[in-house]
Amino acid sequence: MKISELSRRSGVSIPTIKYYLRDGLLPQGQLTTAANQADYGEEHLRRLRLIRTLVGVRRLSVSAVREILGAITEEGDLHQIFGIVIDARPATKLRKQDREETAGGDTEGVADARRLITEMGWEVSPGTAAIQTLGEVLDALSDVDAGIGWQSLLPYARLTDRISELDVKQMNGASDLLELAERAVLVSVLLEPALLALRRLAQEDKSARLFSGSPGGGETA
Amino acid sequence: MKISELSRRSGVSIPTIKYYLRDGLLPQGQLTTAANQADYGEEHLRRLRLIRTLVGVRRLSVSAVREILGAITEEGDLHQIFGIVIDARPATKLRKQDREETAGGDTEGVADARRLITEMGWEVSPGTAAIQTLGEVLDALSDVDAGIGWQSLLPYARLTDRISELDVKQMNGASDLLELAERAVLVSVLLEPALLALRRLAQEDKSARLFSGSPGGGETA
DNA sequence: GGATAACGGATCGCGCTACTATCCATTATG
DNA sequence: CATAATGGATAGTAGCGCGATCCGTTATCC
Repeated sequence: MKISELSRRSGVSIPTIKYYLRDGLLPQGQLTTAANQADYGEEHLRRLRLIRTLVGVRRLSVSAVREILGAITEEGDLHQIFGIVIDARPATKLRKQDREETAGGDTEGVADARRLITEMGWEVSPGTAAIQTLGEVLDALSDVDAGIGWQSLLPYARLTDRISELDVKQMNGASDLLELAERAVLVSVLLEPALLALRRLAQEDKSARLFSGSPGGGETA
Repeated sequence: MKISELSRRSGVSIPTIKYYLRDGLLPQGQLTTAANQADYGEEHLRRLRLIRTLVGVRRLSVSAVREILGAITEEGDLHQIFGIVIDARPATKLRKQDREETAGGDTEGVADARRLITEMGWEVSPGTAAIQTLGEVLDALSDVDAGIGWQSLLPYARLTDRISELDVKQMNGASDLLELAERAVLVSVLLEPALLALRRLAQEDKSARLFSGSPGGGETA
């Protein structure tokens, strides 16, 4: 398959494909006889769709995607792949707010996050970015004095625990390991916006039943 | 309070505060005697923290934040505020992939999303962005042939329904309506990354129990 | 009351990211 | 053999979230 066909079948423009090739997101095609003709396979097409999903649906930066893809192809251990995928955070460069840290180098929120993890009995690697994220949220909640501490999140944690059980159920039926890895990435990553969307829909439903004074109110650009 | 104090107490730089003032995120301070001295109150501080949360923790664009803040201050109906907050989507300018639409102007995924909503008995406004988001995810899932359709999301939907019940429980104890609105925004918005983080932690836990070949594997830069 | 520093207001510019456009020599294609 | 596509490289673009600087005015401190 030539690059033009790859572009047509994937819906990604040729310059963008070239960009991904340059940046190492997409492996080089097999160079044929001459230096200006390369051959791309179905694997490239799958990979390209995966990239577009990670960048487009979730908001991963190109560099984060590169890490994930590297993990998929190089590491054999699915748990490690998971770790990298889970660790990836959306692209941003916001300097973090000044915040005093406790002795261990953690903010108070991070410490609370660890308490929550202990309480749930979860076994996670202590450096996971998710802990930092959770800690940031707890810090922010404490800042705004919302009266929501880590204990308030325990019911949430129990529900997310059940969600993760659903997640691993979705990961059956893959033939080879590479496919399984890709599938794991998709389930973990692609369902994130779906979960948020579902929560918002459920919130809107609950909110309509509770707060709505004017029952119409359904036009948003 | 002068702008320097506002900057110190909020941790936001003066140029950034000025930028927010210019862009209408932050109401102007009360101009005092002269034209070069304005007075900011606690309300500005609270507002500033809210902005930083929306921009920093969730990834809302400045314009999206402006809409939300406008809704908070102008609309009285909490459900409408919720609608706007829920409708807000992270900043991006990715052109959407070419995708054939069915007759109604929806993609197949959006149609499936509506089926799911009907099945759940949720009452939501038909134009909510969350439906589009859900539809995109379903489209993407169908693209990669993951074998995950809208029926597979029903268990997730039931769990998110319970999550949203928790959400509304968190929204008690606010005195005035403005505070209630801000609180609602915070609960809805700030708990999003928390939920994702919790899911990732739970996934890592489940993944470790299922897939891990090498039990160490806990170092991530 | 005079120097100094901070203020509000405005304009310009920067750094980053994810691309897009253009050019080139080479080579498949009709 | 002419045309168009290809791989490869280099530059340019757009938008966003600020930061830097300048300006004239005014509080502040001695």
